[in-house]
Amino acid sequence: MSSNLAKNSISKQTIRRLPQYLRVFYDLHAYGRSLVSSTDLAAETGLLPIVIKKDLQAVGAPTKLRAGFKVAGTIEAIENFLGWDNLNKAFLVGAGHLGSALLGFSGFQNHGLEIVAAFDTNPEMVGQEIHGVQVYHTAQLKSVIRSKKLKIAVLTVPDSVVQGITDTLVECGVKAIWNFAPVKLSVPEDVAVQQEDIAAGLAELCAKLKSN
Amino acid sequence: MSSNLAKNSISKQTIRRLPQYLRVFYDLHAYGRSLVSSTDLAAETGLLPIVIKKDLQAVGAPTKLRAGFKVAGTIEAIENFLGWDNLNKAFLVGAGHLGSALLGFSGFQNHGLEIVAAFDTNPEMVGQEIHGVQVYHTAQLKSVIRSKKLKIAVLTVPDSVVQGITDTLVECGVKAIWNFAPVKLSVPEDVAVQQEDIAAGLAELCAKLKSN
DNA sequence: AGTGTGTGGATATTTTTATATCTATAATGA
DNA sequence: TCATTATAGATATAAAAATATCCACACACT
Repeated sequence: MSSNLAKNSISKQTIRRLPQYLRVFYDLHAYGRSLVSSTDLAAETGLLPIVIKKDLQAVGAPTKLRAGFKVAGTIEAIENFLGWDNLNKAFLVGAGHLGSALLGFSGFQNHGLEIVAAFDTNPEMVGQEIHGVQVYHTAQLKSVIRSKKLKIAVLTVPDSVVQGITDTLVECGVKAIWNFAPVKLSVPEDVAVQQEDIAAGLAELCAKLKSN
Repeated sequence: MSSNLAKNSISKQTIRRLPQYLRVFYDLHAYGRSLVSSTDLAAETGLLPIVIKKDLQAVGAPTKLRAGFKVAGTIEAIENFLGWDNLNKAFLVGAGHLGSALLGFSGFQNHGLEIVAAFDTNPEMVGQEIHGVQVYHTAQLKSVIRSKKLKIAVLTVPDSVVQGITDTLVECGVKAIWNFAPVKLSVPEDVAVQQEDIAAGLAELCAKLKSN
């Protein structure tokens, strides 16, 4: 298609802002807006117009001269760039507090993920459904991943077991891991890991608080 | 005392890495290590030695020549920088899935926060305790904040109400807000806001997945 | 005593990211 | 018809962050 872009060169920060744009564009679309300027977007998001312009340019968002970005086309461009235009099946390991919260995060469908299975070792949870997602025992990890050909994992397990589970996932062919345990994972080069650290944001807040 | 550092000049990225260092140093301390080099830390964290060196230098971590960083002193330096050396009282609004998960996050005490109250509008929750934290009705926000003189808020409420609640908090003198709703908040200049966007990390993962 | 080695410290360089400036354009309105 | 204006696009600059390079040191060896 016309995706003749050097998509590799898009900056990490730009990528992290894309979901924010996407939410605004969904709203605009729902309200029937077909065009929106970067200045309007700036007012809505708190970002500078120039940042928005460059970010949207980077994903190939279509524009109309003098009128701004085309709403529907920009949604397509962002979704396409992120691979959110069709749902990727994924699964979650660790149905504790945070895991359950994520399962209840209705936004997943808007963000390209369909969670099709959850795993836990707690016998009270196994066999139940959480937010419509079946909970299996962690012992069944291998068979379920393989039979459903799952490639994307969300990990919300205790620090002490996360590397061991990761090894199993890699063995089963999982290619992307979204890890909420504050532990550096060892994986082969061809496996993508996104590391989340809830405490990082808190540290930022505390630093701001001190300087105010 | 001897904090004669230009702490304002510490980069945001450095600040976000501090909790990671802190966890490693807690471990080292527990194992009785009194000194550690940046190369050892690099192996543990996956970061480059030079990054670690500069980050720890920035917070004034003490060293021993040729031997590395002093473990106990570095913990103090980081905790002091972040204000995590004594617990700050904080409260949470929105005791839903994510809110409950955060309340169960036992690491809070290690991260300078003591959650002393939670608020929700759900009548089934009001009056209960979640992980030892009393849940009040949101209608009591003002009186509880004022009587306990709370300055730090954690917001895990629906998007549609987060700005309204924020206005109330500001009115009551809250000075720091950790916001998990993907909504840009309007606050006076002297109020610190830390915005979290769970989807940003997912976007990063999807981008990595595409390029692999 | 003397030498090699790994360290933090200091400085320099490169890369990434954010921001500013200028330009051609096309819709608008007098 | 013609000047005005707000736009994305392109380019240039600035700021922030990551990375590399060199140095003086003190300890562990021999």
